[in-house]
Amino acid sequence: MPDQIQNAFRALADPTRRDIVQMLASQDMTIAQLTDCFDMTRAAVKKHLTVLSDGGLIRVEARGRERINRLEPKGMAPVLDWLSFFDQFWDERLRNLKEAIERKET
Amino acid sequence: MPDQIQNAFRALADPTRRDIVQMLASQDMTIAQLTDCFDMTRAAVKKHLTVLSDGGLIRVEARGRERINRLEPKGMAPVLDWLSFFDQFWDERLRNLKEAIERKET
DNA sequence: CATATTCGATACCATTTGGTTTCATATTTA
DNA sequence: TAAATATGAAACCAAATGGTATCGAATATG
Repeated sequence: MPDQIQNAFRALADPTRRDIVQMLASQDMTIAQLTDCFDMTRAAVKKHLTVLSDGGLIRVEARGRERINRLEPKGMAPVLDWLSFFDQFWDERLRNLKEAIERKET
Repeated sequence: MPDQIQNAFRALADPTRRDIVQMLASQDMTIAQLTDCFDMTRAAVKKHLTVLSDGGLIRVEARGRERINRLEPKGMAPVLDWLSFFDQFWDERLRNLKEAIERKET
């Protein structure tokens, strides 16, 4: 719970994890399914999923012996909040993004 | 120049570097000035500045023996571009939700 | 000129990170 | 029940990371 910003930024710092996020955006996937998409072992993918979960960017649901990994868009909020501190510098794309998520949350 | 997204995300992954970004948002600073704000050596701060520079988030201007570090807002563009894929994610979700509701109503 | 200031660069160190291998556990399925 | 499947977890490893200390170069300043 503490330092959610740090955990989220850290989760996004790895290219494999960003790829996982993109894949989960189009469909929920099990660990085995995700592993098929990468040139690494299931254990490595599992570690990435743990980091993503710590960052609040995904949530995992047990279904039988499988673990369904799905995106948790709300976890992106701390990142967007931090970035929004610089509205004066970055352009308005950020504001639009935030509004999109907040619309969904209500 | 390659992998600007990765360099930018990596630059933002460290709390000290995010603090530096916040400080530079309010005013340009030399390395010595920044060092005064942290409990670490100038060499450590300099390394962070190098990572931030690699990420395109700051630019450094030599002025005499000093190096003025200033924010480079354009460097945030790759990050915001990547994050904007959530827009599409939400649009899709909302579309699916809408379809589900319409199916129910008929 | 002599000295202090500001920075760059390197070597070095402990810890973290991203990966593997291996084995154990839980759940399907034949 | 036995075997196959899907995962968890731990030990281990090389490389990256974040830090230090130290030396040297460039620039102000007395």
